[in-house]
Amino acid sequence: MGRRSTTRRIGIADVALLAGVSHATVSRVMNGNFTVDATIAERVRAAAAELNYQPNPVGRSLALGKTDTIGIVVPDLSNPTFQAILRGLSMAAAQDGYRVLIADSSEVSSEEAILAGEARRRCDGLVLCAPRMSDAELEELAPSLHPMVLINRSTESAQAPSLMVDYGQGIQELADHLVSLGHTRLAFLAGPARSASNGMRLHGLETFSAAHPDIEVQILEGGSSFEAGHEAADKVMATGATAVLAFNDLVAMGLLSGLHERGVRVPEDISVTGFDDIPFARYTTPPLTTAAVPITELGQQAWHSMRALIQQADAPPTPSTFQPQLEVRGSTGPAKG
Amino acid sequence: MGRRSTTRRIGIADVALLAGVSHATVSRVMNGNFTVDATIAERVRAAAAELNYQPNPVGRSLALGKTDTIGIVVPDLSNPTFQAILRGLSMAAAQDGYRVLIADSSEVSSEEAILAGEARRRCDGLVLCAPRMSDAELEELAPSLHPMVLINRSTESAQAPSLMVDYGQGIQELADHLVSLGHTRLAFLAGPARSASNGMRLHGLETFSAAHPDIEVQILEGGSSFEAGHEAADKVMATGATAVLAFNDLVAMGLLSGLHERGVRVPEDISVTGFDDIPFARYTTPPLTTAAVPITELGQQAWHSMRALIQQADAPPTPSTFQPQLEVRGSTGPAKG
DNA sequence: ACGGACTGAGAAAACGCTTTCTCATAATTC
DNA sequence: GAATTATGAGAAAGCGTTTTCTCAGTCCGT
Repeated sequence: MGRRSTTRRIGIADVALLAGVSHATVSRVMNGNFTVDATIAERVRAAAAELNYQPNPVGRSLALGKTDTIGIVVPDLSNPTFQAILRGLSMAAAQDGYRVLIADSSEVSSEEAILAGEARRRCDGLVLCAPRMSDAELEELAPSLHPMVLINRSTESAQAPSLMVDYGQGIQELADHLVSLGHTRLAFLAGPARSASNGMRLHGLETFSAAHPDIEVQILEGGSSFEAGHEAADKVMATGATAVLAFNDLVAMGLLSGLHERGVRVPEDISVTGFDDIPFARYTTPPLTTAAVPITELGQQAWHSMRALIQQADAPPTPSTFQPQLEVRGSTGPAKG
Repeated sequence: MGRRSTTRRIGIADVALLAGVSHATVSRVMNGNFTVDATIAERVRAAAAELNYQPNPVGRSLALGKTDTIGIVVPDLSNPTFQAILRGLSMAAAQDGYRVLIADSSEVSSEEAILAGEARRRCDGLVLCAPRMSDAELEELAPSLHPMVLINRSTESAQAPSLMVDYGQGIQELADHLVSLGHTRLAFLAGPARSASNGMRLHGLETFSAAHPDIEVQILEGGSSFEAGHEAADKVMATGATAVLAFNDLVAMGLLSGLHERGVRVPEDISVTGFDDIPFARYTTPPLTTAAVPITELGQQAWHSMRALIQQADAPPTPSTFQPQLEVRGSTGPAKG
């Protein structure tokens, strides 16, 4: 049996009693069903107002089979990219009266599947950001998670729309930009090894290399955090590269900081590029050349796709791709010598 | 009647049928009730595993009267401060198996009350960040929101613990720091007029002025965003002040940017301080002198207070105050001349 | 004035679970 | 061997809604 709280909350029964009608009638009035006599409806409304009655959402959810809530799984809430997705999603969903429930997997990919399932069961749909999850696991999980929209991942089996950022295209634009400045020795400070978006960047660089056999592109192991960039400074210098493509803005900022500590001038000695164009990228020293990703928009789009999925279960999942936009600032310059 | 979905989800009844027991027994097994014969329990577990049964959280919530979810109301998800609180809260709550539901009021204070009520009804408790809400409204709302923990607000009526940052103390430390550098003409670029935390800063400055009658402190209207700081550059220069206390790091960064565009050197011409020590404050040019607020910790503490409130309804609400820590970096220097 | 179509509201079932109540059956005691 | 106590599982109530089902009471046309 349910909880026995000290002071029971006001329920539909209380309103019914006060208005002298059945609770079914109260429900009808509260839901704007017009088959109720105007006089009675008014009496019910008065009673509800007097008791300050607000329907219990849990009871409502059980009866209606929906929660008006969607879940989002993110690998790391401290990452500005996911913060922005969350913001765009939350704002757009709120417009339509939906709320969002957070599940932070803390980069622990083994948790992602459990968290995703948990969140999905509590919500009407799920937005999944799981860059580390294996393709196999995603494929297996997808059907049970529907309706779901995927961020920067895709799956064949499920009806899940994918919202992808074209990292491959973006990294090529950055590399082309560096080449146009006269650089011939580039280094890519990579992201987490199993990250899907890192794979897309690597793939883009392969395409780039194929088109520019004369340009050297070294791949360095890295990470996705400020610290990863900061610690990589020595390694980057050791490559002899005159320009570095960092995995993202965070890494680039860490690298900028590390290089600065070692007296290396940017862009005079080394050019550095980021990726994402997070809000602070334009205020680093020097301002960061980067590939701008319309990430808040992506969050909004995630909601719109989700809404379509929820409203018409038969809507075709429309995948969309977001093109990064080259943003040239001060951290890149002509090659030395 | 509930929804008539195309493919019904697996329910407790399906497991009961397969295991050849009543659904009550299935429930017992799922909840680790040991009054079930080991043989039967095993059969139930096997059936549950075979069907991949997962209890419906909504049904569970209704029966148990709890949702294992807490809500948080924030005025603006794009503000790093609230992002950090959210992160600290979410991580700490997750440790104890709780999830967090977001309600972003988008700085619309008239929405705060409704959103708060909505969120509270869906959750077991509420963390409220509502800097713009009037004291009167907060006082009136508080009882209906319990259990609730307040961030940077306090209330007398309710049993709501308050987690406060001592902005008054922090701003005084910053001002003292500037005075020690020889500044005698200060300006405070204020935050939103109705913001509680802005009031605390103003109050701190009054205390400061009383102790330093020889120091001039001008108050300028401002805001809480990067843009507000950026636009205030001219106004700041017009005051003739040699040092500016910005409302927070965001404003300070905007100001830094605006001053830079006008060729004003920091700290040589003007010293600038921020507040909060957001992650990027140390990477501005010059690095920002600020008052560090342990904001993620505050988020964690918010959960711990909430947990105490939920677990023992009679626990005394323990308010805590977080002391900002002066963080001297490059944006402040000796007074000119 | 009588039967059929309408109105509108209450009774009851349903949503999916937990838990108390109840009562067989088995295990113990004298 | 009969009476008592454990043991354990099913029946049913309850959580707070929505919605179908049902059936009084009205209205209308003939």
